[in-house]
Amino acid sequence: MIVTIKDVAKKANVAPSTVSRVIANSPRISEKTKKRVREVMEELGYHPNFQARSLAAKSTQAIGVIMPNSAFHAFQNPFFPEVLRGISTSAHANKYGIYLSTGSTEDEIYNEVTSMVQGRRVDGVVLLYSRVNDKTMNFLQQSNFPFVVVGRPYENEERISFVDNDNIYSTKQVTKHLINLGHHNIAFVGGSLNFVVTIDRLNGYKLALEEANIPFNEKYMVHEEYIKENGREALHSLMSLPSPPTALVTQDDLIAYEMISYLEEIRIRVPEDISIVSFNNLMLSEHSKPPITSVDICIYQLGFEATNCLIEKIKMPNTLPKRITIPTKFIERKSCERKK
Amino acid sequence: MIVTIKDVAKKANVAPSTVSRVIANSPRISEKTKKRVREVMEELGYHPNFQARSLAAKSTQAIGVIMPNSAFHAFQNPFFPEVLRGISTSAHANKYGIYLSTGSTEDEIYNEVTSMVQGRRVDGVVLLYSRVNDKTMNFLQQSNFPFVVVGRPYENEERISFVDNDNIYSTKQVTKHLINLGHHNIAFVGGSLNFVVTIDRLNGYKLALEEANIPFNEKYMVHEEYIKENGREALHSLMSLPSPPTALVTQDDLIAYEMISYLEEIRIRVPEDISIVSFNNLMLSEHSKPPITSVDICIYQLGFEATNCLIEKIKMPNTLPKRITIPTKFIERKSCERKK
DNA sequence: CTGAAAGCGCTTACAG
DNA sequence: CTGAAAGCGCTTACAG
Repeated sequence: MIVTIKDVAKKANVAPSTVSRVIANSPRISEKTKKRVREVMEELGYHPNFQARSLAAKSTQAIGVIMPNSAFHAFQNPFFPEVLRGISTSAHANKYGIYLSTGSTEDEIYNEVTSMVQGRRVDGVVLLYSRVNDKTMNFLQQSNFPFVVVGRPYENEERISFVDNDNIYSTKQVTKHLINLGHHNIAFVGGSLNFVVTIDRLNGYKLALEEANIPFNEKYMVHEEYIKENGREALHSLMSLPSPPTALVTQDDLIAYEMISYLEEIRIRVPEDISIVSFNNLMLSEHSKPPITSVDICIYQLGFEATNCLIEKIKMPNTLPKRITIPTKFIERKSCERKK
Repeated sequence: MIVTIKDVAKKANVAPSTVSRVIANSPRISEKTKKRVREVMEELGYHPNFQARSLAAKSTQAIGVIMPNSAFHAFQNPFFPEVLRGISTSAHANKYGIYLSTGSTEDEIYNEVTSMVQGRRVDGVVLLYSRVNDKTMNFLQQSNFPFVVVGRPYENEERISFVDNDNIYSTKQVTKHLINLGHHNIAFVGGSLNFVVTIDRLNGYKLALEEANIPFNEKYMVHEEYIKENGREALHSLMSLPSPPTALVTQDDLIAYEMISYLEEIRIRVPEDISIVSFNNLMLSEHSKPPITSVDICIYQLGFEATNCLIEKIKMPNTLPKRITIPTKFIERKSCERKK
């Protein structure tokens, strides 16, 4: 019932190997033969079997995409579909399929990745996050399997290909923007220090403070874990500090959005009473009240470039690791104001 | 370099077939042998090769997930990651992997699906949308390949397994809610009639009007295509009608959200001047101003049940088609008010 | 330019 | 309870 290369071969009066070469469009086969074989393939409704091809050719034509566990990027965060859109554009242009791994704990992710890699389900992997001491990343590196990271690796930066924004620089700029508006009490909201992106942004934030001779205040750091549990509470205690912040740098528009709604509850107005800058430039930031000033990190590009880079690496395993930096765009809207 | 079943067999002093049976945990192998073989597998770092297994066993242990083209569900819509979370929970519990198809046009989707199915990349497919006369769905049905639809099929309902909400009923309820608040001029915003979900919701909306003896007004229908192009324009002309609506039923919280922001621009207040009910109950509806009254369609459940159903079908191909209806929850917030 | 043959790493009747 | 053998549907040196 299933049409194989043999059926095509028989009908076209050639050897199976010839059919195989026609599929691969080998230049060693005459156009005449190609034409005949292709006609028969059409006629018989032949479709190559991926498993068989993979097994024989030792290539799966699929890439694995590893999502961070849901605890991190809340699953309702549009970052994910957007980065995936970039990934799939590149993958399809190169005729690769996408195999998705969505473990919900670190261990689950690790197991999925090892089985994916060692079971040869994919030819390469794009890791959609970078965390401190991540055993999944270590595994990929040690097994010398083609992979690329969206984000900056915590260790061995020079030996791993990755695609990232310059998070230190852009957070520094954003913080400076607030400082230039006269703010001194600036809080940093929403990062788990397990993720390199948080570390980088925090460092950018600190650098800006330093340059302006503003001392760094531990109390002005609100951790993501805490927000997830009880964002309202987290914000309220931040605003009850003896000298509450007059500006916020938040890691993500979704968090900024949530914060704005809690601030409103306690009659603190944005931007009149407190300014906010954020990251990601999601669609909602434009329609939010007030519209959120945000750093566009070009999510689509991150995914697209990462995949291009991975596929290049799959095709030429000896390519040297490289770092691709995607520029950010500062989108000024209405959530910041000069300090009164 | 790659450890195969043969290496394990040799080292454990058994036949490759025995190793294979140990992997499958066949009851016909003695515990003693299993133990020894497993030890050797561990020692050698053996991992079964998926392609080889698939080829021999004619099962891939992967399901294909077909996204709607991006034009429809805007890619920033959290519907997608949420449904995927449900899918992956079920898939992983059953030890299936997820193969993602994300074509950007109907034809691309169709090609990806045919190649996925005929090339045996997956054992079954979950289709994340249902449109009128969809050739992808027709193909799946005709090729008698296991698949399940999230949404209601346009044709052959009795022959296709699908998981859906009762969209007619829930839209009727929601519209009635507005009618009970005294609204007569109710607009329906944001659906392409190519999608069955829109057809159903529109019918629910019409049913409610009918029961209340309110004539249906074509002018009160705003099409999705139009919104995508220029949502602001679309809304403005709706509100410039001789008798503008005093209430809106929108297809999606994201659209509702956008509409609220345009309404504000022209000084129309929600809910004082116009009431809005919407669907999906995204996270943002809670923090929106005003918080949006929305129908929770249980996106996660839709994905989860669909995948369970598909896997059941893969395992027992003769299971009869079934329809699973996921109940909706009406979440009342602050976007509706009694007509003045 | 084309073919015969071996092999990719598994599974699964069949036989004992 | 275990093994020998055939086969899944391809690719790819090798030979001509």
